[in-house]
Amino acid sequence: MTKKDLTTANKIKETARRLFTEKGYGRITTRDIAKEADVNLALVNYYFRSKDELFHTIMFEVIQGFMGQMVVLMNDDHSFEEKLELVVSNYIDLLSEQPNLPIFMMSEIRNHPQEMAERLGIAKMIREAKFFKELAERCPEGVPPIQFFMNILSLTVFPFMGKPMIEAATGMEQQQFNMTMQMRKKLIPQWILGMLNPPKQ
Amino acid sequence: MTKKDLTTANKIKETARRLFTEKGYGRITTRDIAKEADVNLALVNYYFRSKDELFHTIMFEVIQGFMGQMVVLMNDDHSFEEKLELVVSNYIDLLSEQPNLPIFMMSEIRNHPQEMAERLGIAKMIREAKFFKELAERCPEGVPPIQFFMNILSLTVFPFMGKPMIEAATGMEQQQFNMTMQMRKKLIPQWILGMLNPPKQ
DNA sequence: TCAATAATTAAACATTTGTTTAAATCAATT
DNA sequence: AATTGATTTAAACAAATGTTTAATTATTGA
Repeated sequence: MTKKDLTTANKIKETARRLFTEKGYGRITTRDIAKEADVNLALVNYYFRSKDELFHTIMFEVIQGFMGQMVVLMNDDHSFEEKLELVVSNYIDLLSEQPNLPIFMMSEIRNHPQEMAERLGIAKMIREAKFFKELAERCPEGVPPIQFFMNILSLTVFPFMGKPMIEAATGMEQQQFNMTMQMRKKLIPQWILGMLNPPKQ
Repeated sequence: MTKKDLTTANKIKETARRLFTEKGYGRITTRDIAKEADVNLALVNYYFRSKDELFHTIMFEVIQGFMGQMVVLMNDDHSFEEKLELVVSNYIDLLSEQPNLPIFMMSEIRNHPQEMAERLGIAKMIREAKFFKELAERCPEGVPPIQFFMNILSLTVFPFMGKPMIEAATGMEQQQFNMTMQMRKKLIPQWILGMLNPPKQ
């Protein structure tokens, strides 16, 4: 049940998603995809007109999925603190399974500004989400809410992007890294709340 | 004085560095490099044996530069608080000029584990730096220092990686983004110190 | 069952791309 | 000035790559 729908088209798309997110558009060939998906080369073009279109389809779905989840969580009916924990916990779980997602999104989005522009609708939905407004109300004077939104994303997402580096630098194993990230589910919300209520000096 | 040494070899290397960091290895061709550097195609192979070797040379220098700077700053003779400000401020300035560096490093390092292994020496030097030891001493019980080191890097580096997304999501302009990052030079050290001295509850 | 549509295959095509070659030009030395 | 070596150039080559074609097989619906 990990991957439903084993139609040929889906086999190609899921394989391509994995390969593209692992190595990026430029390092993956249509033959790589066909071979890894165990289908005939021509089927890639048969089901998706071109490598480019296949890539765009995948990028669209990945961004849609990532951002869409965020919007849902940020409009949840729980308290601010609970939503904070929810967002952090949800993305740590998601990225523990798909650690390549952020680098893929960031690096390929840069090459496709127009796709990003189309996603602006979702971006707007994020800014208008309940969580974002509650965050704005709690900001210390003089510090705009975007700073704290950056912080939540930074603390949650960056470690996965820097994972190969961090593992090499610290001698961590895969499992130890995952435990470190699990620990952050509780720590990050605490840290963020601490930032929002800075000690008076 | 921006780019010294306008020998042909250097023109090629600097152009390649820019293009590789912008688009990644797979999306850049030797012809792109030659054309942009305004030199004959064959000169790329004449001065650097192959596209691969050129890339490795550049990746080596980039990682060396990035990590090396960190080691120097983290062994500085100032107080812990000052070193913290120094590291953050230094990297915000560096990345403001070269915002593509982190994605390049992260995405390409993943494809070259052996290069990373060779850099392990530097990683060790980071762990053994004065700053890291002082950080360890200040950690609250039960939270390993790597968590806070992750935080410093996350809060400093991630916004540059997510820049295209953040700009799109917030409608920020280039200049506004830079100002936001400048503001973080003071904020991040405060936030980190706050994390190290959590409010008792 | 049989026609029609969809799916699959092997092969080929046209570019692109990394690399090499061999000749030409330039610079320095004798 | 002549020679030597380094540098540059245009052209070509071979392999890789995205895509298409035409034939074959499988599936569906009447």
